[in-house]
Parts: sequence; structure tokens; C-alpha cells
Amino acid sequence: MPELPEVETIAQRLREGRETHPLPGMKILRTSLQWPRHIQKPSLSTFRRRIKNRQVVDIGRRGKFLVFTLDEDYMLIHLRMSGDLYLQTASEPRGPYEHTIFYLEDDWQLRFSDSRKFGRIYYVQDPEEVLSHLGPEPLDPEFTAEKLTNRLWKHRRMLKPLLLDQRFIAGLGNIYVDEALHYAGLHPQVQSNTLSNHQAQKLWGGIRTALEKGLVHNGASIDWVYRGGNFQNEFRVYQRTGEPCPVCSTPIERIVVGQRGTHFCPGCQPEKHL
DNA sequence: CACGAGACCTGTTCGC
DNA sequence: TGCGAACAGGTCTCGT
Repeated sequence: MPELPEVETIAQRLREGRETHPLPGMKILRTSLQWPRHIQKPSLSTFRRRIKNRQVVDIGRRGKFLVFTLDEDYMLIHLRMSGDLYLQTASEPRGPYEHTIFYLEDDWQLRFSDSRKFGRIYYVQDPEEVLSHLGPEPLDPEFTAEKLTNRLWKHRRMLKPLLLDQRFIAGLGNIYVDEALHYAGLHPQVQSNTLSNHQAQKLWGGIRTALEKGLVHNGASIDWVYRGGNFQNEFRVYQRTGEPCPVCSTPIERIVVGQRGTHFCPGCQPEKHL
């Protein structure tokens, strides 16, 4: 689920809060930790002790991580596959997967719903303890087409798994990689070091286009996990196996690359380039 | 260094 | 209808 646009949307919503109650400024009074493995760092008891009475100052994003700046220290949350994070009041009904809940002032609660329990929470003094391995932010103005090109040429890997690698570039997941490669007209199994300058340029543009469209639509909502975005209606190839390509009408194909379902248009994204 | 398999979890959808 | 298999937006670790 949550890739860069979805995580960014969630961060925005938490910053704004509900009905003129932004999360920044609220204090965490206590926590309910029904799935202890959510807490990755430090130990459960230390986490419980240190998070108590911290005030949220701001909520940001780096890659797919939510970064909570507290009045002391930082809390980072990774939603992995099925996580969602939202503000509710004590009177609103509990969802079945809200394994971790932060109790705030005035009956507000920050609820971490996570049916597959893959999500992770970190409490650290320095966010870099968790984020240091991440590659560049794809929408950072500093991240130019030239920078991407140089990084692509440093590796000899297929584009699909390389773009999913958070050390190479941060924030892309299965949806946005498939969409970006289609915008760029590149086959997912092309080797990164064989791209021409022009092709690398197009890949840079494809990544930006896919992410920016995702952001405009507040991310994608798929399956039973609804988060209010509607980018799924704009998918060109993701989960559109057999449907005609919106550009050339060739039926979209699904293959498995690096153990991930991969959707592409054989017409727009040929394996061999001219 | 690059890649595949398996693990971590649970819910939904597919195929017989 | 029923039941097991396959599949799912992510990432880590291990073996080749």
C-alpha cells in the first residue's frame, strides 16, 4: 500500500488534524501496544517510558517513513504493506486491526491500523539512525536527471528491482515503479547500465510524473484498505493485465520480476531498444 | 555485486 | 458451495 504519495498524504492529514485539531501541539499521554513487535527500537519498556508525555511538534516524511518530531527525540513509523495511521476520538468505534494506539489530550487518539502486522515504530534521538541507508528523495529539486543517470550507470541491475531498492532511490514501491516505467517507455527488465542518456532522462521524467500524479490524487486506495485517495483510477498498467494500453492499445502484460508482480505494455516498453 | 528463495503476517480472490 | 492455493502496496536475511 503506502508508497511515497500515500505516506505524504497521511503526513499531511496528521499535520492538519481534524476539525481544527492539528496533531502538532498534542501530547502523547500513554500508549496501547497490542502487537509488541510494532516497536522495533528501543525495547518495549523503554519505548513506553520515553514516549510518555512527549509533545508532537511536526510530522514529516522521508522515503516511506513518517517522521514525528517530538519536543524531545523523534518517532519514526514505517507502514510497510498494510499500515494506516489516522486521528480519531475515543467515541469512534475501534477497527479490528488497530493494534497500536497513542492516547492524546482531549480524547483524541492516533491509531495505527495494520492487518498484516508488518509495520515498524522507532523512537530515536537522531532520525539518521534509521534513515541513513536511504537513497535520494525523487522529488527533491537537487535530484536532477543527471544525478539519476549517474546512479543508474553505477549498477548493473534490472530497472524494476533497482528502483524498488530504497538505497538506490527512496519512496518508490510496486505501483509507482510500474507506472514510472510505462511513462518512460522502458521495459522493467532492462539493465540499468545499458540505458542511453536520453532513456535515463525519460526515466527521471517518468518517476516524477507517476509520483506527482499520485500526490495530486492523494495516493491510491486498493482493496479493503481505503485511505481516501483515488490514484487507482489513473493507473496505466498496474493491475490492468489484459486491458488495452491507454497509449497504444496493446494488451498489458503481467510478469514476475524479482518476485514482484510487474505490469507493462509490450508495445510502449519493448525489451530491445532501437 | 546481483539475484532468487524464504520469512515475517493476515485477508481476499482465484481455480478446481 | 467449499477448500486450498495464489496473491497482496514492503523489507530483511541468507545462500549461490
